[in-house]
Amino acid sequence: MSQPEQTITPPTTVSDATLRRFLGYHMKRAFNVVQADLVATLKPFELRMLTYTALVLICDNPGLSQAQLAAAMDVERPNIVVIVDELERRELINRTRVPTDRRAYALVPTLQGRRLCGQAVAAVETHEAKLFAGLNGDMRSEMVAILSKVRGA
Amino acid sequence: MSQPEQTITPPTTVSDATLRRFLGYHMKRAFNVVQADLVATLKPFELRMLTYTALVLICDNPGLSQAQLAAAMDVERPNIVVIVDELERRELINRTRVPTDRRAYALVPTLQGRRLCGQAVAAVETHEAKLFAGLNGDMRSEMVAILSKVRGA
DNA sequence: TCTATTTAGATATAGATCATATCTATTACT
DNA sequence: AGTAATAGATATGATCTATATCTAAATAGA
Repeated sequence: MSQPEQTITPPTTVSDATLRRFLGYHMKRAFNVVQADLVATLKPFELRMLTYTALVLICDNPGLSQAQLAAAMDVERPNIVVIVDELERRELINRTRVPTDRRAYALVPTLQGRRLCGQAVAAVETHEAKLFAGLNGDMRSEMVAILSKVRGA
Repeated sequence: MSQPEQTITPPTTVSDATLRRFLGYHMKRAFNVVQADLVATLKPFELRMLTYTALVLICDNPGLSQAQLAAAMDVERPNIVVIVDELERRELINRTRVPTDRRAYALVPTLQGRRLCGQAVAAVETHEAKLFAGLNGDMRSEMVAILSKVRGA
């Protein structure tokens, strides 16, 4: 009793015209490329994006607490625990007790951690330089300015 | 026999100076804000980022196959299945057989699917307008140009 | 034509990310 | 002292992502 469905054949090309109207779409697509590059860059160091970020922050801010790290990384506290666990297990950082607050840990990098951090940062710099080779200095700073504005919105 | 560890107290502020040197870091931080806004915007429609993207692409390209959808979304084929499952279960799309290839499905939106898609797209437009209110037209198109260049790199 | 390869979709599975609730030990507040 | 808030940990679930494997069907090649 139903109408015979009109036969549909797949389109030869797929249009993302509607999605392209959104800046968020462009941001995600571009970031995917950057992230893939970053993951590949960090792989030789056996670091993931989160462990890398945590290690850099700990090296830059020795003695910070897990709560501070969580806030800086915009990650929930429970999820910071496993990240710190991994860095500690690999002896890249230590959990030191804070004398003034026996609940908290002061996260400090080991010598090995500082060394790996320096190598990883250098590698990321190299790979970002290649990835963003098409951008001149003006475009780069413009981009940072816009992204900062978006982040603050 | 070990030296007594020097007591470390947490820093009052956390610096992300090293990470700020990387464009990827700025991109991620900014996109996190955009994504959080998008998720909140789509919640009333019971759509997630992936189901929303899939629905829009199906409405824009009725009859496309799951493989085409996977390629367009840059998602592995197995993961497209569950997304299409969900859209089909909610009767927003249908899996129609392709007469010329009995392996493939032609994905077509239902009337209900088209309606929800239109509403969702309108809502996202409104929220993006607010989110990017600080950006003038020049900054916006500059941003799109740069992001496209990065994506192509 | 017959076989081998490829492709579309599905299933199972596992890892990574992200969020919430709950627990303890400790600190801060009144 | 008693209550509330905080730091860290644990358990758990949702989502996203990736790989391997399976079937059915289409395609390429001998």
